[in-house]
Amino acid sequence: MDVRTFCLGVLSLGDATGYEIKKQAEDGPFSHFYKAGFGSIYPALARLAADGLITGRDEAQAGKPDKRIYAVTPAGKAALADALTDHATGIAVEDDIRSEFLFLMFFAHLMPAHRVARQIDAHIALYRECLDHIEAKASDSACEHQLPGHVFVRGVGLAVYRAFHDYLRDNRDAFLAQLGAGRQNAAE
Amino acid sequence: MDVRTFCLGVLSLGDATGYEIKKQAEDGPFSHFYKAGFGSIYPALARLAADGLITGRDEAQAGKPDKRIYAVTPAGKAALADALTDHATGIAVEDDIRSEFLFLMFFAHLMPAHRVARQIDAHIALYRECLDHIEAKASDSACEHQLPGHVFVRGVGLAVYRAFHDYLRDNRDAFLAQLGAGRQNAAE
DNA sequence: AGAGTATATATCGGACGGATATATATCTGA
DNA sequence: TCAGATATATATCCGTCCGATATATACTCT
Repeated sequence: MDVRTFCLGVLSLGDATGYEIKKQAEDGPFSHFYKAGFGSIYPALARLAADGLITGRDEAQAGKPDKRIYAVTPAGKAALADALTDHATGIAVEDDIRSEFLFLMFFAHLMPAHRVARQIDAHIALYRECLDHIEAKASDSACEHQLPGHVFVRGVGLAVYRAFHDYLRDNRDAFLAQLGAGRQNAAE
Repeated sequence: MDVRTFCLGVLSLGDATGYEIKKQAEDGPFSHFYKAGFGSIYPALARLAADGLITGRDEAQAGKPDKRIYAVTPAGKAALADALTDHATGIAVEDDIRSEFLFLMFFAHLMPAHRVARQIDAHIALYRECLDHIEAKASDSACEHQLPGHVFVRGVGLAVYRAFHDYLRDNRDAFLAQLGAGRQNAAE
């Protein structure tokens, strides 16, 4: 999903600054399936404003830099709806999963075993944190009326993160033992 | 993981053409956690060759275009080992998961219900296919001696894909019902 | 004092990938 | 028959993206 559509989507939920939009991609309900950096968010916002799909109003703040709050226009809402419909083709598009960690694990035989073990444990802890974070957000929001879509995608995120975490936890020892066994065979 | 390191990794498993390296990112053991396009693979191979980390030999073929087969040099093997060690910092790096599908689902309230349902079913079918594909590969390879890392990351892939598939299958109906209920409330 | 963190906007330049181009060959459907 | 699709191959273009950097204000910790 291109960053312009992402920004329109976030703004359709309420006015926001460029910085806040980045936070949504980082810590908000989108964080487990979308990423965007300042280098693409700001140009996207500038473009959307130039196209009349959003408007920005500047606001001074005490003790902080000025901020620009963007709001989606009616044309922007229509553009978002169009973009969504355009993408909902009925043909599934593969989710994009990339893992530097798994790349390292694939070539674990080329690395010292203690580094492999340490990396796995760090990754297990990372997923534990991510799960705790999403679950805490879910508890905080339990009293608020939430979009069905929001609840659904959070459920997916929790299921996927749990699967990843649990597999690492349950197979860590066997994997490391196999790595060790492979080294002994090679030494013989 | 940058494409140069990826190419070195694939070539460390055996000589290959640029096209075959792309296939590994598409259909091979890397496909569920790595993606790379021709636009980055070919320049990366050219750069690696210029740096002396790989060598390419040209080969003519009957009925097909000529091909260039690349092999990793000893310096390339050392560079791969260095790259792996450099990345194995002991600090977990978040896996990068991006899903156009989940973005659509988040904003499902803005779309016609039949399109949402159709999109979910297509995605369920997609994950079914992916799972079948990985499982078939695992069966084919059962008699061969495989790297422990290969088996481990395939296990992660199966676990994650299953979690995604199962959650969609188990929650599809409730989600669509909620979307329908939300529309009736809005109409009242 | 400097590094790190947080809230803010903005840009640079390297990395990436989809589309395109070229080449050879085969198959399918209108 | 021709166009489109598919497969095996190499190669490049250019729009998109993002990490680093820059700037600004303020606070905390070593």
